[in-house]
Amino acid sequence: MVEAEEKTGRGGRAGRRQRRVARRRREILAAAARVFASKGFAKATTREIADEADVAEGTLYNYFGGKREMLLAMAEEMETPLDAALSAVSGQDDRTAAVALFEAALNFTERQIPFIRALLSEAWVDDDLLEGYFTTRLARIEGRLREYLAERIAVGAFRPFDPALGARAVMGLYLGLMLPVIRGMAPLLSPGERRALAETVTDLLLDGVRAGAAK
Amino acid sequence: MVEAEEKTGRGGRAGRRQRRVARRRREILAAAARVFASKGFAKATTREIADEADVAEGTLYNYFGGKREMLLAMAEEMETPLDAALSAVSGQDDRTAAVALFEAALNFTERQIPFIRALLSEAWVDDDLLEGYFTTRLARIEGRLREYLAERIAVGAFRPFDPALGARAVMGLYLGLMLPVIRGMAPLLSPGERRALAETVTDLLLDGVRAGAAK
Amino acid sequence: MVEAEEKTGRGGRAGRRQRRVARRRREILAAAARVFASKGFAKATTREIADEADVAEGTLYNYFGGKREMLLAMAEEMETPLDAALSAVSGQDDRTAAVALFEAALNFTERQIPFIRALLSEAWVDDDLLEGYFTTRLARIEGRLREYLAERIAVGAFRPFDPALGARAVMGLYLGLMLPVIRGMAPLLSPGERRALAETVTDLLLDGVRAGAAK
Amino acid sequence: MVEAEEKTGRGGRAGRRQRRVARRRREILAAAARVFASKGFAKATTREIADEADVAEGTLYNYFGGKREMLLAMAEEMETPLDAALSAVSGQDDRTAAVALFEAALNFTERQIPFIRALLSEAWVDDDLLEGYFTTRLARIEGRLREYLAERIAVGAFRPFDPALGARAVMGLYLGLMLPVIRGMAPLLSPGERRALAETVTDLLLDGVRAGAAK
DNA sequence: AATGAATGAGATTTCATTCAT
DNA sequence: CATGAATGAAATCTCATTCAT
Repeated sequence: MVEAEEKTGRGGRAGRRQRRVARRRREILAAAARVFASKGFAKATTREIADEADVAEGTLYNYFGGKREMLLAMAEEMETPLDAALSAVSGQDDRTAAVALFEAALNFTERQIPFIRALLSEAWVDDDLLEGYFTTRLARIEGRLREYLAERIAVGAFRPFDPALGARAVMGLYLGLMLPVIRGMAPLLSPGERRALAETVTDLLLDGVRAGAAK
Repeated sequence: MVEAEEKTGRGGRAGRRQRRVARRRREILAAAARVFASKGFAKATTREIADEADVAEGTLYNYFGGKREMLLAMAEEMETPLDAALSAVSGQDDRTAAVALFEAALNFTERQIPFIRALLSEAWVDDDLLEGYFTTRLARIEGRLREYLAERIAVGAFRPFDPALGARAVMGLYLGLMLPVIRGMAPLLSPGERRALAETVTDLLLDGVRAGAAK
Repeated sequence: MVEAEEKTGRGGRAGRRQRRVARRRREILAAAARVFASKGFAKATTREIADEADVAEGTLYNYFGGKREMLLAMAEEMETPLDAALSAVSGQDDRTAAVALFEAALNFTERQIPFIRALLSEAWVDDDLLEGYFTTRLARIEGRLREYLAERIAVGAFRPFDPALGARAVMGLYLGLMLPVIRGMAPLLSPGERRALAETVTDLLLDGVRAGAAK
Repeated sequence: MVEAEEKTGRGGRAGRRQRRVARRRREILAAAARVFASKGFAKATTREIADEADVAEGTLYNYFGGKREMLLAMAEEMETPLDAALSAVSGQDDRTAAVALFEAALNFTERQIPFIRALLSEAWVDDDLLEGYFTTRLARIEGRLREYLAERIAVGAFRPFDPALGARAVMGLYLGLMLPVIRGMAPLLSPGERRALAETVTDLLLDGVRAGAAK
């Protein structure tokens, strides 16, 4: 498909090399993520990463400054498409929006599992990493959620409760549900299961477990 | 040299030694827990544990077979006073019982924080440890919870939903709320805060967030 | 000789250990000096130093923070007993004092040859080391010499010339004579040869090579 | 592809290529000399040399067999125009000739500083290099000097002293004066300063520092 | 010829564990 | 029992050299 290129154009020699370099970088990063995810950052060895990526150990250092830089590169790689997801649900009713968001979050998380798992192994003991890549992002989401809850309470749609505590509970619920999956204790969810989980959890949060008058 | 001892009673020489040994063991274990908790098992060094426990490195090996055995000893040390807590709430109404159990769990977790944090750092990457000390215990609790939910649904006290999913959501909520505390991101809770959290979460689970007819 | 010590006195267990540690440190440092001197700092390997000192590689790190710290320790070890030598010759006539100082310098240099040779191999390419351990010390000596020359010129004992250039020439002469010995190109000098060299050079500096009226 | 060339004369295609190759070789060698001079041979990397010469690492190996061969090529490059300098001063009086020779030596040394500095960093620890490129040349010069001194003593122009020691002292003086300049501790000398230094040192050697009857 | 990515041997350093005192 | 120096296996990282393009 890309054979009819001029030698100096974008697809020329330089471009080909650039693409090859970028591809190799991604391969190594994926290999590192797998190793980090299974042994943890500290126990993972450069030898094992090199084997997994099928290159020599020295080659790793042509692409990354060292073991730790690979971890940081993983963190950079992770997108958080929060805003897109939020704007996609604006204007819908509470339940529909919540289910859609929950499902989007589930999808995103499962896509990134090797990276997240690798990063968490180290973030659990490294304050900088935790701060730089988890605390900050989660705090932003939690803040939005808190504002949303406060507004719904203010207009009387939700009964009165502490919106900060509520936001933290919702975040905790999500975290607690996904961690076993990320860790590999619980199996990956099929798309259908993700939808069902999103609906069940949404209903639980909206109406609780107790039987009662329909609201 | 120490062969000519009488097998004396509790207060005798042998007993004194036994108690001294047990005390020293606990001291070392607590020191190890602090170090594991802050650096993670893999990054913790025996040198640092020895310093923290104020003994020589060699001494560690008089009490434990090695670094890993200290971790396993921590796991053994952790009690799970579930049955006591459960029997203490039998016969009470749903909300009172749930609040009491949630609060008991919070109290237990905070007491064990250094041990849990130390163990988690390694269980995140060690299947045996995870299986042996977390999965098993949590699965037992989750099972009880599932039975309880099923029974309440059966008698019509709770509205119909998948009790397995519900149990997992409750476990996840608890895990997600406590992990930041265990990790040291969120501050420890005062007794009053623990009570408030238990009540808010219980109400959330029982009745949801949505404003509606009182039940 | 040191057998009749009390167990708690200065020569006791702790003292014995301290001495053993200090001795081992000196042994390793001497081994490192020999290796650095023969291969140069950069080409010397910790493996070779360990072999030369007859210990395991890891043992080196119980005594020194690393290869470079060994080099710095060598630098610290080198004394420069300039003041003692100077006060020892005060009040003597020019020739007697100069010969004595030159001879003292020769003796000192030959004693320290392995250390100096090791340090020079690195100082040749490391500005910090050169500055910290050579420039500073040599500048101090050169300064004294310059003052001395200026004073002798002022009182008419020496003929007028630039004392700074003269001081630098004398320093250069000494350096140029000793470098081949330090490097191992020229053989070590016997005490008699050192004395003869000191006298010849002194006479050369005082009266030059040209035949003329006795002064 | 480049097979169909005529073996042309100096200005032909082949000659052009030869000249281009020679030029490139010199550029690389000069770049290598700068790097060796500043970091020392052992610490210099081919990467850095290639950067300094503005070619790819692989290109270095089209011109030199390897890192070490660059060093040897530097040694070959250095001329020692001793004979020319000597014949230029024949027939002049002692002082005029000595000043001229000293000045010529200073000029030569300063011109070659990067090469000399690069070579010395390795010759300090490599006997073959030292022998092949320094000892031999210096010994030849020292021999001539010794013969000259012996002859001047024999005719009564110089007072009697050991000509071997005298020759070594003169060589040492020169070496000791220039080393700091080569190393970069002392600043480069202006032409005027070189002339002044040559005169001062010559007078020092001929007549010494001591005030006395004019000779 | 020029390029620069790949290689892998080898260097430095760490650290759990042992063992003589 | 306590000690802490010694050990050496294993980990990370560097860099001269090769070779396909």
